[in-house]
Amino acid sequence: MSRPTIAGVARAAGVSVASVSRVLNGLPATEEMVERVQRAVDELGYVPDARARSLKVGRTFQLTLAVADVGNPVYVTMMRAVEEVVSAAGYRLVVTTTGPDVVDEVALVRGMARGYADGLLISPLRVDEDLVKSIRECEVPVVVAGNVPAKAGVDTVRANSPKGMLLAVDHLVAKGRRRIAFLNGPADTVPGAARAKGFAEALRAHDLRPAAVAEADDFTFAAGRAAAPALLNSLTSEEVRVRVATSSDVRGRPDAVIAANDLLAVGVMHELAAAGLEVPADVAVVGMDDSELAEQSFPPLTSVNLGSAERGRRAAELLLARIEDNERAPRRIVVQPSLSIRRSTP
Amino acid sequence: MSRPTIAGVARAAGVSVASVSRVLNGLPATEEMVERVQRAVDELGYVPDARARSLKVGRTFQLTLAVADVGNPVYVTMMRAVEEVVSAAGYRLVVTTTGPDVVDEVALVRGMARGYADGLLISPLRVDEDLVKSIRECEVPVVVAGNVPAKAGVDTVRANSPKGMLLAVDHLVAKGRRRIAFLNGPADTVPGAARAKGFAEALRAHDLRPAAVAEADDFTFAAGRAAAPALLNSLTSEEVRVRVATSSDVRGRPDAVIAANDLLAVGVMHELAAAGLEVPADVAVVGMDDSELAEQSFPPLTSVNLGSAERGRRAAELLLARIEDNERAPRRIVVQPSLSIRRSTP
DNA sequence: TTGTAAGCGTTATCAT
DNA sequence: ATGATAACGCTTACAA
Repeated sequence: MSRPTIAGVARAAGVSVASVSRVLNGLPATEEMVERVQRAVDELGYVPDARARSLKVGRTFQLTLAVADVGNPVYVTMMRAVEEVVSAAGYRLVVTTTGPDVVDEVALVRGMARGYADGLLISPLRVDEDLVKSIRECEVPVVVAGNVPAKAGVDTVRANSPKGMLLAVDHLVAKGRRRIAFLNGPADTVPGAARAKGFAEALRAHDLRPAAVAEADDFTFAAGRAAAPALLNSLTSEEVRVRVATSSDVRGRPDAVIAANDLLAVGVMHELAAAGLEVPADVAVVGMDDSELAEQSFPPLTSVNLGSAERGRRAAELLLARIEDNERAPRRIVVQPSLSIRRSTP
Repeated sequence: MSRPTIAGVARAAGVSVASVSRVLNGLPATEEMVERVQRAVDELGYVPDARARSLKVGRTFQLTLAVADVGNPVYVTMMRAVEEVVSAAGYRLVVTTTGPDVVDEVALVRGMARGYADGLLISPLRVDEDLVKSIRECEVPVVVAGNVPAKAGVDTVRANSPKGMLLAVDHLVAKGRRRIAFLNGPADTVPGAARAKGFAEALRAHDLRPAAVAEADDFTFAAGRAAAPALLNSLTSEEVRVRVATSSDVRGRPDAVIAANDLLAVGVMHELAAAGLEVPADVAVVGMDDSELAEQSFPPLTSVNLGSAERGRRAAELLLARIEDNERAPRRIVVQPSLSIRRSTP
C-alpha cells in the first residue's frame, strides 16, 4: 500500500496527470472533469507531495523562525506576532531552536540555504563576521530581529535598549531610588552589550553611579539566581535590620535592581526573598522584555517593553516584502520601548 | 546570479554530476576528484537543494513537533527532551503550533501527510474521530503524546494523571488539609477530562468531598485568574479575618487548591494574593506539569510532575522506531508521575 | 573509479 | 478544455 501519486489518481480517474494537477490547483476545467478527479482523490486519499511541488514551483510556503532558547518567554511573544503576520499571508511558520552559539546560527543559515523554507527569521544572541557572511550568501531571504552592522546590508528590526534603560532608570529615580544595580546577561552577546552600554548612559544622565553590576552566564532564570548574590553581596536580612535601625541611606547598598531580561529579574527576586528582603519596599526590581512572565511573576514585574511583539510583526513584514522583491533596499527598523509598571517597583 | 546546482558544480569542476554527488556524500573517489569537486563547491558557494534530495531519497531528516500553545511552559520541557533524542539520531526538529481546536490539528496532520517531515509528534488537547482517522491515514508516522483510544492503534505516550492527582491529595491530606478545591481547564479536553476524573477518585480514596470545583476556559494564566474567584468565592480577606477570629475550621472554605496545570495554579496564587490570603498558610496550592514556571513562581510551586520530559523522550523514541519499521505493533506507554514539593504547600 | 541516464512527484508548456 | 512531455535538482543503478 504505497502512497498514491498524481499518476495514480490520473489512472484511477481515467484522465491525464496534467488534468489532475489543474483541477487540484483550481484551473479551468469542465464540471465533469472536476467531478471525476475529485472522486479519485477522495477514494485514494491522495495528498500532493509538498517537496515535489515546491521543487517545481520554487516555493515552499513555509517560513522558519529560529530562536536561541525556547524557554525564554520573550520568544513566545515574538512568535505569536510573527505567526499572525505570516499565516495571514498564506505561509506556515515553523520554529527551530539554535543554541546560544554563533556557530549553530551559522550552520542553520547555511543549511537553510536550500532548505524547506522560503525565508528565515533569526534573532541571534551573538553576531560575527561569519554569520553576516552566511546571511548575505544565503539563498533565501533572511531578516534579523536584533542588531547587525549597517554595512552588512541586511534587513533588521531592533529594539532601542538604551532608551528602554533610560525609561527604567527615570522611573526608579522618580520613585526615589538612587542606588541602582544592574544584572546583565553575557556581555559578549548583542543584547548584553547594548544593555550594558544603555545602563551606563542612563545612570550618567542622572548623575548617578552604578551601585553594583554583575553578569550572569546566560539569559536564564538559573543564571540569574546564581549571579544575584554577587550583586546583592552583603545585603542580608541581618544587615537590613541594622540599616532600618540606623539610617535609611546607607551608602553602597542597592535599593533597586535592573535586570537585562525578565528571567534574570525573576531570578533576582527569588534571591531577594531568600535573603529576607522585600520587593519593592527594600529593593525595587525591573526586568526587560515585558514578557508573559512579567505579569505571571509575583509580585508582578515592572518591565521595559522592548516591543517584542512589534519587532516580530515588523520583521515578518520585512521578510514577506523581501520574498516578494529581493532587490529592494535593505531596511533597518528600530522600535521604541515603553515601560510597563507593575508592583515590583514602588 | 542564480543559485548554483549540482550541474553547475560539475561543469565548473569538469566532472560529471554523479561524481559531484558521490564526493558530497562521502562515497569512494580519488584524491584528485575530491579535491576538484571541493574547490568548485567552495567557489560557487554551492549548497544542495534539500527538497530535490529528499524527493529522491524519500527522507527529509526533519521531524515536526506540534504543540497547542507555545506559551505553555510544559511544552518547553517536552521540546527540550524531544530535541535531544531526535538530534542525536541525526534529525532536525521543527516546532509548529496548532490552536486549541481539533480542526487545526486535523488540518496539520492531513497537510503534513506529504510534507517536509519524516514524522510527526503531536500532543492534542482534543481528540475526535476525525483526528484519529487522519492519523491513521497519514503518510508519515505519527505518535501522540497524550491519550487516544487503544483501538485507534497508534503509538502513544501518556501521563497518569489520576495517579498524579492522588499524589497531590495524599500530600495535602498529610499536611492536614481537608477542604481541597480543584481548578480544572476545559473539561472537554483530554487532559481536562482525565484530571477531573482523577481528582474525584483521589478525594474519594480519602473519603473527602471536593471543597469546590471550577473550570477555566483555557489552560492559561489569564483563564486561571478569571476562574479563580468562582473557586474561592466568599474567601475574601474580610472573611478570613472573621474566620481567624472565630474558628480555624469553618466548613466549606478551601484550604488547598489543586490546579490542572502550572499556569492555572499561578493564576490562582495571584488571585489569592489579591484577596489577601497567604500561600501556603491560608491556602496551599499545587500545580501540575512541574514546568519551569513552577520553580520560577513565587512562592515556588509544589507541582505534580507528569513526566513531560520523559514523555517527550519516549515519544521521540517511538517515532524514530516507527520510521525505522512501520510494521511494528503500536505501543502505548504510560509514564508514572511524581510530586515536586516546593513552598506553596506546607 | 567515473560517467550516462533513469527516475522521484510535481507543474507548465506546448500541441491537439 | 485536455493530453503528452519537458523540466525542477538530486541520487543511484548500470555501463564503461
